Amino acid sequence: MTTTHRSPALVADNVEAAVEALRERGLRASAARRLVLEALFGSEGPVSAERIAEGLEGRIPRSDLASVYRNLETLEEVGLVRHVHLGHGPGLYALAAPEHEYLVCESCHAVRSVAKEELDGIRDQVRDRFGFEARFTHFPLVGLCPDCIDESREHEAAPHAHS
Amino acid sequence: MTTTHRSPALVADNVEAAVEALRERGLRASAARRLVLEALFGSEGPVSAERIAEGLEGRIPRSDLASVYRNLETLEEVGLVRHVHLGHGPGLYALAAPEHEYLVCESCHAVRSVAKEELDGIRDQVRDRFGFEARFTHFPLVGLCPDCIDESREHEAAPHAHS
DNA sequence: TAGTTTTTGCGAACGATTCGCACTTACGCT
DNA sequence: AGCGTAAGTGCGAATCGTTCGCAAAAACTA
Repeated sequence: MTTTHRSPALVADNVEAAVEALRERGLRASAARRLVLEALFGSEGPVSAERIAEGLEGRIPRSDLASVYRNLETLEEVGLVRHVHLGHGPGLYALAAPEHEYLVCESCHAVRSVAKEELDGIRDQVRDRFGFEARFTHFPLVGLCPDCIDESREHEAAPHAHS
Repeated sequence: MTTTHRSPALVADNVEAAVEALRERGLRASAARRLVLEALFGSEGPVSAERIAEGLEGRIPRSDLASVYRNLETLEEVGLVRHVHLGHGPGLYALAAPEHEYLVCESCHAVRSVAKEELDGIRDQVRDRFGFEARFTHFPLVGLCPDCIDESREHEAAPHAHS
């Protein structure tokens, strides 16, 4: 997860299509590589490298953690995969797709994933005020979710934040 | 930096005032504790625990890293200190103050710190659209800074992103 | 000043990730 | 089908940021 060129997203419909894309750039279709692709196709929502290596709770064969990381990295270079940092905890990986962006609750850690356009209004405002082009794909927009706002209103003065 | 109650910010003007606040809650004013306070008073901008332990490049005596972490944690519980996660790299600590919020550039990692109110417009819009109460104090607002936008416009198709 | 309780400082452990390296394997070529 | 070679694997060890356990050393208290 170190410095890599972020290539344009490359959307594949299934493992074979992804493998094809790999072949086109001279990359090989090893068993380990297919496994991480299967893992990603087999789970909606971002997954950790560890969960992939452990075979998604038995749904696919387990594999070596270091190789999983390496493969996620190369898949990301190719543009087939993206990762997010949702607060603390390990980075999470998902297939590149019509871009999602993320909101996460600082208190209960709930993750809400929204289509890019839903955040365009906010992006515009950030651009106007600061000249920044905001992105919530790699690091999410963090705050308190509606539930946790309510909850902290109720037992006022007994808040619940996690660092 | 694990789960802690986030107490209301407590602003102290100098080390002695901070020590006084500690005493009021039955905490002791050890040498190590004073050192981290001095480190924080002695540097503008957030610092890493490591830099504190190393004595801010010789400006103050070095101290034990684990103790620095422990003290930062208790100071944070008291409300004298806050920490931020500016992308990758270690967490950074600063004295609690009229709250800053942070914007960081995903590409060049520049950090811009802005007064809370400057983000209120954005916060309002996030609240309206998603019911979230956005906070950019603990995790920043991430995007591309103006410079990096320009730069990627210039050598179009030779971007420079860091994961 | 002695007693109790916090804190320290050390080293070891931890979780997430990366690296080194000998070994295997996928693909290109005959 | 068989072979050579570069790409990829799997293992273990290393790294970075952070936390933990514990005995020894301060701080406040009576």
